[in-house]
Amino acid sequence: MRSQKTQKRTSDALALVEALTGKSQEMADLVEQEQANLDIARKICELRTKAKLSQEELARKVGTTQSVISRLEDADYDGHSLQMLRRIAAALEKRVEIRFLPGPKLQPA
Amino acid sequence: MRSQKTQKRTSDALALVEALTGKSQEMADLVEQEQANLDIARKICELRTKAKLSQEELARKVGTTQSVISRLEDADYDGHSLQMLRRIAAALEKRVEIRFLPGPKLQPA
DNA sequence: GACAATTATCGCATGTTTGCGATAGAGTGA
DNA sequence: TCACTCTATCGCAAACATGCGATAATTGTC
Repeated sequence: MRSQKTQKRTSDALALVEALTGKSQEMADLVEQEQANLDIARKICELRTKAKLSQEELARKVGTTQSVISRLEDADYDGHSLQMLRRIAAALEKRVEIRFLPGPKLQPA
Repeated sequence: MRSQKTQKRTSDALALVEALTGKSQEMADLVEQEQANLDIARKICELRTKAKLSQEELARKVGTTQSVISRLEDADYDGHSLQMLRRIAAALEKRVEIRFLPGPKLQPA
């Protein structure tokens, strides 16, 4: 029964964030969390499509099902675990690196 | 755990960070080299001790208890979630960056 | 030794992610 | 149109992380 809420995925959310960043610093702070989620979702989607894999194919490599992959590529999903990220990375012959960078998104004043 | 969407514990840390703008870019490279290949537990412990905080003090900043911090700094514990990592990072005036690097485990000479 | 501060570990309740199937929507091609 | 592929979303059970207090264990100082 949905008519227009479909396909609102990482690409649309990316455009939204890109439009918001650069407007105001306050907005950027608010969007920070979503930006981080979006990065992960977009990275997974990019890596998967570059590997020419469908969600179901990647799911089989990872050892899960297609719906799980779709959930991970959802930009609004912020429940990522490092275990799952590493499983995804391993299936795509990558490794996950975690870095603690100084300051959340600071522009030099 | 509460959803990150409705959580606002990091607002004080964000406010602190806003006063520290200006020296993020140069420190990024140092942090990258120092922490590129360290384990998550060691990173957290290192950041905390460098900030001269006890586990209980960090726990209060993060919004949890000391035992949780101790668990996160346990090297055998690999069940980290990105939400918790971001909370830790925010309390330490840092941000978490996730990168997918090529190769399973490349050892720099 | 005694004392305080810090950290490690235990147990349990609660909340969240995962696993999985089922199904709907979107796109393509015949 | 139909058939097929791919993706999004729903619902539920199981597995897992967190929240929290309590309590050892460790470390340092006197």
